[in-house]
Amino acid sequence: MAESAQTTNALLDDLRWRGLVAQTTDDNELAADLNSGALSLYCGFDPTAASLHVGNLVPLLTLRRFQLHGHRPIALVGGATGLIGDPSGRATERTLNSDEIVEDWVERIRRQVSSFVDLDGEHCATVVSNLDWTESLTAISFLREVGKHFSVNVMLSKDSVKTRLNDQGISFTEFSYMLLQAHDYLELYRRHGCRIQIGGSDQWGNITAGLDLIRKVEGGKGPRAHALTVPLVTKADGEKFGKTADGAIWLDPELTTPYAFYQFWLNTDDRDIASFTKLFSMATKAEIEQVLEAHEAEPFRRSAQRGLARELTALVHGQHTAEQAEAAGIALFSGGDLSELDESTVAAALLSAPNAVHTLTEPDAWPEVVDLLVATGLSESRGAARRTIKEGGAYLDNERVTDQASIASADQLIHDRWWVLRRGKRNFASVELRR
RNA sequence: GGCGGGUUGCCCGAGCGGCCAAUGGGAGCGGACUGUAAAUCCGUCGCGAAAGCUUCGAAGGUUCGAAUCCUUCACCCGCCA
Repeated sequence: MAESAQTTNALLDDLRWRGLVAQTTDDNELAADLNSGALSLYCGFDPTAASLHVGNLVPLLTLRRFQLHGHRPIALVGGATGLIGDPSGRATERTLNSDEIVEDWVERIRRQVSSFVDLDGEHCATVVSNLDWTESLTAISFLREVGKHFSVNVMLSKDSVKTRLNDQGISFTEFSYMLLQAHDYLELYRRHGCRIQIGGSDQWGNITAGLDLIRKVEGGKGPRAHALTVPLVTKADGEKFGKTADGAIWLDPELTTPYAFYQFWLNTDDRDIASFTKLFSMATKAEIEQVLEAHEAEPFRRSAQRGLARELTALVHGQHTAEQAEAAGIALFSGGDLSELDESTVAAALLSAPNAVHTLTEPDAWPEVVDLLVATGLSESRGAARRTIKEGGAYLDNERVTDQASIASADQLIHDRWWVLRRGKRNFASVELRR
């Protein structure tokens, strides 16, 4: 076989090195087109919840990487597709959400997404909703203009559909999802000259459906359109990435506190830290190699975990909040000498972790430790709180609580105002006393 | 539309009239070890201080007593039309 000339592109090379490329359409053509100037590319985010989560950071930050290399990202929020439900990667049919809920989620996600790309300047990004061009579409015109280009035979062979046919079944609604997404790509191709769609690797089928549609209706006359998927993040222990016992790690600080967000990254398994740093950090290859080298030399310092936690918390929640989340962690884990820190630092640190308020109704009505554990959410019930004490896992002011009937007292307060509670080794919370 | 199978605690899954708050596994949680890691070992795992209360798709019923029997309803899966 003849050697064909390999076209290279710095961005693609960097993405590959990071492990961010799962599949692409023709490598050479993609590289050549990326070299030829600023391209528009898009990635869709469906409103399946009130917030995006850490898993969404992979495609989201990939958009950002493209923008930093001089391309124009379009973040699409699925105002229309969110009403239908993507079958990709799911074993069961989704339950439909109401229009109002989806509408609310679209707004929230639109705001979230906006903070990850630069909306101003030469290569300014745009945020769109596919409801803009889908809402006015009638069933008849959709079937005639979009549906006619799809072969059910081909649709049935797509992974997202095939797995469902063998298993739980699939409704016509979800079956049609790929037509909507294909149509989105076509619309963006026409409206914005969008020529690359990126997405998670489970989106490959939907993305190529779009490529096929563009090729068919545009007759191959226009510029080439491409597809690039990013991998599903996998963990060494086989668990799903981004999920903890308490649920997903959300980007919304109302759903996942910045403290918890920081701790999530800090607790990254050694076996995963190299791949996570490459996938998530915006640092350069040289910088990352240095960080990982230092980590391998002294893994117990967890410098790489710390660096990633710091960077991503700052990116998602802002520099100042990230510093507080880090300060909180350091203060809480350093042995509990919180009273040595000045009061405002303590306050900021404690408020970035779970917290509650206890109002003293009578001068000497000091609360039970058990109730404080429940109030802060450290324990789910009084029974669970007592169990924790019995097991030796409850701490107040960094002292192990041994008696299930213990009462919190004034001399255990930090700065005469906060009780610092802990369950196990690393679950902290505070209660502010109001007299 | 017809026939058959199913719906049990966070998940999987036993139970088939009292000994069932419900076997077992996984996840989770706590302890020991450690690096706020991994692995391992030990403990724990509906609510309640207790008496007791609420759970086995939903609502009724039979019975001294039901997750277990009956009726209706809802949902899921399969086969046939």
